[in-house]
Amino acid sequence: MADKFYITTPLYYVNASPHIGHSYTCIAADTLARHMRHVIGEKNVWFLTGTDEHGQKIQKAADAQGLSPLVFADNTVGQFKKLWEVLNISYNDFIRTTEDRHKRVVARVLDILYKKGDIYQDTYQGWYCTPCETFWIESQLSEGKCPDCKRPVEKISETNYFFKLSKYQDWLVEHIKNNPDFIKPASRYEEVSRFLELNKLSDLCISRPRERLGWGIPLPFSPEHVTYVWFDALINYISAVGDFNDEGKYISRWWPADIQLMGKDILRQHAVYWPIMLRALDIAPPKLIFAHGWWMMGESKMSKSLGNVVSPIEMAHKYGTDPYRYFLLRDVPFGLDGNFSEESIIKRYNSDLANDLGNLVFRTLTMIEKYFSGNVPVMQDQHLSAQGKLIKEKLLNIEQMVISSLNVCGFSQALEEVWSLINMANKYVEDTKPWNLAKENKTEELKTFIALLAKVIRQVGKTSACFMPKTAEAIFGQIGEATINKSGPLFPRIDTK
RNA sequence: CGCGGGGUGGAGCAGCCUGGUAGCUCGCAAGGCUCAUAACCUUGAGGUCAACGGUUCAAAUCCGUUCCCCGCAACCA
Repeated sequence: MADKFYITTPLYYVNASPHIGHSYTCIAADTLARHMRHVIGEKNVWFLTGTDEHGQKIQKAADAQGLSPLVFADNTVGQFKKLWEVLNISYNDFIRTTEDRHKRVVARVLDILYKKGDIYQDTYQGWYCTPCETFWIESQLSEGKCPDCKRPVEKISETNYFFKLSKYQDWLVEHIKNNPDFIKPASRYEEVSRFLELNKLSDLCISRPRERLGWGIPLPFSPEHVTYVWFDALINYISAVGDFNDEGKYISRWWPADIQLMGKDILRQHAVYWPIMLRALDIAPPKLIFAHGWWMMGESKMSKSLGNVVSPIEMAHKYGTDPYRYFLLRDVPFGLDGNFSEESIIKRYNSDLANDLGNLVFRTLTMIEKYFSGNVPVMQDQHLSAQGKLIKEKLLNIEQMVISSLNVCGFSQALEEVWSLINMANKYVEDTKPWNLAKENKTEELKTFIALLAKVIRQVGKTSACFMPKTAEAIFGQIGEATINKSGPLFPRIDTK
């Protein structure tokens, strides 16, 4: 087992409010971070998230509201931070690309790569759409016009700086081949490998002329240019947790990242550009790049123009933070696309949380109250039935099952494991018929039976704590080692009729 | 011949890599039970695994062909 665990989400672009996709990535990362804190200790885990704030989109959006880009970004950052608070996201650090610590490292990176000769200048022809303030290359035009607004474009020549991606293509192909677990899920690994085998990478344009775009980090060797947003943003993963020494060597307690999570849409940047940038800097690549799927809204994907963007904060308020977290991680295997609907949330809520888990806790508490006046009895193995022994066994290895599932980001799998224990327990009640034991005064059997149930519930709380932190607390609050403190049902059923 | 994903009981999916009684969740029906949030437990109905052809003793699973659905400028999880 690793002695440290560094996990990142992408830096979310602040041009719009957070949606469920953002919340999905952070909830997944948070769950892994909480899990690992439990496994290897709080001090050995670092969970980074943050915001990406430069670039033309931001500048335009800010202009539209008559705000400075930074003030505009501040507003959106506030929304993200508020959301993470509501969703119980336990990040250790929140980095903004507008912070000095980041800008300094970006400048350093540019400087190192420039001196090394991996960044070069080039002048090329292209087309400019003045109303859109956008530069297009020939192949992007639509019938010779601006693909956005369909207006005529103007031919211009521009000088920019390029990063030598192509120089490192062979290395990357090799690295990927030698590290079959570098990119997950496997289908994405195939996708990237094939892409790299079939295509010759072109060098990456990493600058924008300042006269056209002021909102960015200036190139240290050419103040007339600012850095392209992706080049800027990716560097956050190292700028947040380390720095370069005088010799240009990167020093960090946390790097390389153990897992970098992202949506499938930005896999290319993370699986191709990013490792190559690191390679050029003589920094180790991340250990694992995991691209998860998208949440679709019924038949179509979520988009602003379709007006089907769902607010995660609204969902969390309506159904509760933990049910929302649970739903996202349970309903769809991580890596695949899912269908988002309130109906499916309600379904999961009622059947898994209210009926299975909530009811198990509630009925157990009632029995402890009724049969033992609120004192949790002590278990005596000799009074354990065969079924009880099986459950006890499951109790012992459930933690290991959850760990091995989470080791490969198998969130839904891990939860299925926990729920199989819950289902066993519910059946155990049914089969044991404690009400008969009570009538027949088989007190010892009854004690052991109840004691085992209490253990099951506490174990469920323990193993699901990383998914549903508040629920785990509530469970421990209600069923202590020796006494109980019964309050209402954990998850009151949602009546849909 | 652009690329990728997919077509499995009413719904959503797993199984396919490493062929061998078609499985899970939800829904539905009947029954059981009473500790419980009309919750829990059991049983049942329901599928020619998109179609056709091939390989094989044996195919949802491998091979080929066809049909259908979804996504594929940029930005975005």
